Amino acid sequence: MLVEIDFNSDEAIYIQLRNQIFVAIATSQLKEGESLPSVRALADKIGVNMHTVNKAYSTLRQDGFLKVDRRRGAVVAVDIDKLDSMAKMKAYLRPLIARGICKGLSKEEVKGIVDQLYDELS
Amino acid sequence: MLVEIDFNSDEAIYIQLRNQIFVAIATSQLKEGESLPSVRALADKIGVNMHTVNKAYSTLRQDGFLKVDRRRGAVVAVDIDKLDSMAKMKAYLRPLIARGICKGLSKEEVKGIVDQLYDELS
DNA sequence: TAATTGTTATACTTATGATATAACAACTAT
DNA sequence: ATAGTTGTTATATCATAAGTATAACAATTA
Repeated sequence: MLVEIDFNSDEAIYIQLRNQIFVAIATSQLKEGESLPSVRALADKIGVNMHTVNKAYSTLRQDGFLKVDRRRGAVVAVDIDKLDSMAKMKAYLRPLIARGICKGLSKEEVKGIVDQLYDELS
Repeated sequence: MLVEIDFNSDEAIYIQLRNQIFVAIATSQLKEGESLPSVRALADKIGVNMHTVNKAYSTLRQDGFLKVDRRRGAVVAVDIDKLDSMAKMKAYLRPLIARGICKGLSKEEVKGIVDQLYDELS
């Protein structure tokens, strides 16, 4: 699992890290039941503080992407709640779609991008 | 144009304001060429500081949604750059789609939500 | 026993969001 | 001409969040 942090980004490090773990799980680079690097190991690898990685792991656990097994560390364990996931997706998407409509993007163009991303990410 | 700010939200006030202006423009509650309330008037209306509204207006101007006419104040003027808008949409969408894939959302389900939002917002 | 796991606690620095005045040039209305 | 309003800029202050730095804990592993 490769990690690339942009320290000049306006996005928080733990958010960048979380997003890349999203991608890794989606693309099966990280598979269900697989262990993630320890917070200390990953922090050392990407050159940030342990707590920054721990924050990413904690939010991922809280949002149902990881579980902590005392003997195996942080393990990929995706909790599926379709209705909740659909509701969250819609809430996250609303301002983005509104922005796109303002900029003249058609429904078909946006759905084309969704197609592209599904191809790239699964 | 109605504005609703949630002061307990984790989203910054100027971001909430910006998102609602996105929606207002998309739904033609705010039409091309139409003037927005002055920063002071809107700040007073929703009970926040002038600079908070100014920050929302500034980012909207910088992102090509408003222009400033000295005699008419902030005016809706959407700058259309299809390629740039598509690229930004894709960049914003990537982590969301990755998250959705992890949670088992199908391509069709996500595109269904896009359809719903286009119906609601245009 | 020694080392590693996630986690928690405390403390510090830095960056950002929000507020508070104040002022400026450009424009509008009286 | 005067007074008021426009977006904008400049400072300053406060609160919160992000990130760093040590340290410690119970549970597990080698």
